[in-house]
Amino acid sequence: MARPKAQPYHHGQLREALATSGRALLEEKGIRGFTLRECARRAGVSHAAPAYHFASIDDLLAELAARGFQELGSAMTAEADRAEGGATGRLVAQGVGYMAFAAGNPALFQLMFSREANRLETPTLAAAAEAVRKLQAAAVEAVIPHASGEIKQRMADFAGASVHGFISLLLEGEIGGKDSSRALKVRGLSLLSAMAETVVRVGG
Amino acid sequence: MARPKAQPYHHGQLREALATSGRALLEEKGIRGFTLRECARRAGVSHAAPAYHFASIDDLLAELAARGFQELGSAMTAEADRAEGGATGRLVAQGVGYMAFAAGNPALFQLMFSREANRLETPTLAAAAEAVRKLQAAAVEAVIPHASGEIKQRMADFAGASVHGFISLLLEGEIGGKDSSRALKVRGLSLLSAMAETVVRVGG
DNA sequence: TTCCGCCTCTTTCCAGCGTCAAGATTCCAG
DNA sequence: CTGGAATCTTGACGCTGGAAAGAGGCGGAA
Repeated sequence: MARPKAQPYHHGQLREALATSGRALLEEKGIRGFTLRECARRAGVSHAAPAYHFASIDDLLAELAARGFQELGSAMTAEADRAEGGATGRLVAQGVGYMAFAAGNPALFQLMFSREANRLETPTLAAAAEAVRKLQAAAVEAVIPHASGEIKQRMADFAGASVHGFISLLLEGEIGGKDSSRALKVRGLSLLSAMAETVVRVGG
Repeated sequence: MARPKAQPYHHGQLREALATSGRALLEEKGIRGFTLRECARRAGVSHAAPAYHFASIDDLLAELAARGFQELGSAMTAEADRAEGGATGRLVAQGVGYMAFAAGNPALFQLMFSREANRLETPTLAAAAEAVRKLQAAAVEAVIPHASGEIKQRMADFAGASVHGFISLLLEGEIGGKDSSRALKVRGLSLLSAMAETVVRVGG
């Protein structure tokens, strides 16, 4: 096996390496502190190398966001799949997965919903975001299968907004300033059950 | 050579001028596109002048965010004060004011809830954000005056999260991609009434 | 095999950025 | 009237993203 030298001229996996170092850098420095050069530095290449894999820094951010949406979708389905309690249980669990991902990757989550990533609207990013949206809509519709399309849409709005809003405000520090992590989880679950009850009540 | 009156050596109102030009610049270029030098340029001063009024660019952004929270609070109370339908009507109207402000100042709204502003946690910013939080809590409590403190808190979480989440997702393009402005308002109002009904039902 | 074209990466350069330091100007307390 | 303090300008530093040009390595064609 021809193991590559310590620093070969051709990296070979630079796109992946940049996505990895970029994600770490993003969580470390935040969106404003993110720089292409530092990202390249961590991947062990010169500052101009990324240009051959990402057209611009916004293009790289869009890629990070797209990967984030894919991972978010996985987190949601994984949590939902191990849930009990039928469709309603799945809806709540999916919300738990959503919140857990956001809490574990706050800067990435912020980027995904920040419009900074959407400056360069790549098809990959749009598709990844759309997949997450459909996941949410499907979970809501499974709870109220006999409701009208309009009601389903409005309940999907409602469910998505509640979950997204709560975790956003929490990460921003607008909710539960000095509460313990344990207490915050209780508040999150409480919100999720109130949301699910509303979906059932209005839609059923 | 005498300086033109229009641009005297001492500006006199530079802090205000920077806040004004900064706000416009923010909406134009977004958070990442915001630069201190362009801000100074628009205010008609040299690039180093802002340093005497704002310690850093983050300090200026924090000021913009703080002013944003004050204005948001005003928008909420103004809308609530002209509402009918008692406490519940006020709660819904306050949500309308919240959404209207966000829709009218998307970049500022994003900054206010972006944690980029909170890097430099000024007392002014913290107080302004706290005032908005109290406004929301008060509107919820007025609807369910006899509920327990815990229920009140959870309903405040719920109401705040729904409203904030909906408008955030809308501004980000995650909700209602090709719907008309009119249709979006209907969806927003529908969400607000579902939220208010839940508060009444759970808390009452 | 050798060779040539293409892709990848480095080096160099540019304008613009935030911030600091020093000098110029104006204001105002004494 | 005067001198210090506040405000603003100019200039400099190291950083940034991006463009341009050259070097290195891969792989298909001869």
